Amino acid sequence: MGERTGQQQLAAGLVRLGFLVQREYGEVSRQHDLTPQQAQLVCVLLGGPIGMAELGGALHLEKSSLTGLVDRAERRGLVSRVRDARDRRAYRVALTQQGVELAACFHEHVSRRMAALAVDLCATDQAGLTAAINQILIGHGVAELFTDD
Amino acid sequence: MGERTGQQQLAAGLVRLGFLVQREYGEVSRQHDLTPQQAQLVCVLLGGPIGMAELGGALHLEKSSLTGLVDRAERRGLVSRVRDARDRRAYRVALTQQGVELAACFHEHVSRRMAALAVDLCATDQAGLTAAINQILIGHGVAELFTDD
DNA sequence: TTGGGATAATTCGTACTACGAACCAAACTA
DNA sequence: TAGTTTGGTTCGTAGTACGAATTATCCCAA
Repeated sequence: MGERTGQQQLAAGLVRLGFLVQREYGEVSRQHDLTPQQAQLVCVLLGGPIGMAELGGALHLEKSSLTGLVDRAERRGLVSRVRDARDRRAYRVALTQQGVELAACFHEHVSRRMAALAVDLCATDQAGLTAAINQILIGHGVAELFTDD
Repeated sequence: MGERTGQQQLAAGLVRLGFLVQREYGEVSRQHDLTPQQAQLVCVLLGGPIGMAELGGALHLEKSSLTGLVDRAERRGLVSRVRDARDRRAYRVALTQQGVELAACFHEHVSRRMAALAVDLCATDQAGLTAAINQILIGHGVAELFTDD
C-alpha cells in the first residue's frame, strides 16, 4: 500500500523471481523424474567428477546431507563413487553414462525454460538484465563455471 | 564452451540468481527459527486469513501437503485455524499475534537482505533490473500482492 | 617413528517437505 | 432427494537437511 521505495520493490521482485525460477526448475526436474536436488547434483557433475567435500561447497550442503543425496543418485544409476587414487579416504563422485545423458538433457530443457521466462523482453532489456544479474552474481561469490550449480 | 548465446547466458544467470535468492531466504528463515516454507506461509498470511484451498494456490502446494505445514505452524503458535462462518467444511488460516510479529520481522529482514544483493548496482541499473523483473513476473502470473508469496 | 591433530566420509536420530490415493462431511444441483 | 463437487484430513512413501558421534586415513612435528 501507499509508498514503496525502489529498494523494497526490487527486494520483492527478487524474492518472487527466485520462487518463480525454483518452480520452473522443479517442474523440469519432475519431467525428467528427478528431484530438484538430484538435478542440481548432476548438473554440477557435468563439470567433471569431484570429491564429496567440494561437492558440499558447490551445493552448500553439509557432508552428512550429501551422503544420502549421492546414495540415492547412485541407486538410480546416475552417479558412481570412485575411490580417489592418492587419498584412500576420499571418493570422487562421477556421472555414469546414463547420468551424463540425463544431465545434458535436463540442462538443455531447463535452459530453454529459463530463456522463455524473458521472452517478452526486447533484446536490449535482455542484455541489460543479463548484465545486472551477472554483476549481482560476481558480487556474491557465485562461481563462474559454465554449468548451473 | 566457446560460444555462448545471450539466451544461454541469461538462462544460466536466472538459475543461479534463483539459487542465490533461495539461499539468502533460507538463511534469514533460519535466523528466525523458521523453515523457508513456514516463512513463506506466514508472509502470505500477512495479506489476511485465507482458506486452505486458496493457500494451496498461493504456495503451489497440494492440499495434502498443506495440512502438515499448517499443523506444524499451528503447533508453534504462529497460525490458527478458524472455522468459516458460511461453509462448515472450510477453515480459514490466520496469523496469531505472535505470528504477525514474527512475519513482519522476517519480512523486514529478508527485504533488507535482498536489497543488499543489488547494492553494487547504480540507481539506474537497479531501476532497470526492477522493471525487467516486473515484466517477467507479470508475464508469468505472479500475483500483484504486496507480500512476497 | 610415532603420536596427535586435521580431514574425508558415514551413520544415526530428528524434523520437515511433498505427493497421491483414499476418505469423510458439508454444499450444491439437477 | 440422489448424485456430484468441493474443502479438508489421513496415511504411506520417498526425499531433504542438519548436527553429533564415529571410523579411517593422512600429515606434520618432535
